[in-house]
Amino acid sequence: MRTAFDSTLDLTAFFDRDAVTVAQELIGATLTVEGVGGLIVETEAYRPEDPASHSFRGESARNRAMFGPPAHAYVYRSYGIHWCLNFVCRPGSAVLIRALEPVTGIDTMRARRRLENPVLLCAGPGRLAQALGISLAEDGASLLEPPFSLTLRHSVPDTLCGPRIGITKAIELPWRFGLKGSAYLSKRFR
DNA sequence: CTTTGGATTGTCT
DNA sequence: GACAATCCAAAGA
Repeated sequence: MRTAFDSTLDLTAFFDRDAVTVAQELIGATLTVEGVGGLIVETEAYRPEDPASHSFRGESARNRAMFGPPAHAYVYRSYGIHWCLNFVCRPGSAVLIRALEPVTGIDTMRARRRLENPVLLCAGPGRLAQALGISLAEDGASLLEPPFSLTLRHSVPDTLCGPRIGITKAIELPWRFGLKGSAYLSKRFR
């Protein structure tokens, strides 16, 4: 256990920092969307000088939220099929929320995903967004207001770290974080 | 303008 | 392990 960010400070200050730091300290936080959610167990950091980041070539219609204020959502369409949820940090940087341990609203998640197995409800960014009902409607929305609720932990649990998933550029950077021992990760760490 | 390929997932072999 | 689904931004011509 390490000392984490002082959660008595507001979320805007928490997110107005380096995305890699934020990504690690989000592990174990509680995220719900209209009461449906659980513990964040996997994240990835993306930064403006990072070739794998959507913000690498500057602001565009799609990535506008990444350049907006911190503590807001950035939602994008992945492979033309899925939605993926990010939390905006400093301008041009964000944290992709990759996996969640379901805690509340599990029946709602099961209905949205048409799947019983709780281990697979939120194991991956596309699955997570589907289970939480995330779409473009949430792009640019504040994380401090409904439907979002985000509660940080007072201390961050033991985390794993490794290369990010599914990218072809900057594949060596160890900017993926996971909750050690969690059964709800999208992929194993090694 | 056309082509390429992606911060993914479900299904089939 | 292989591949299709399906949209659209980015890159090429």
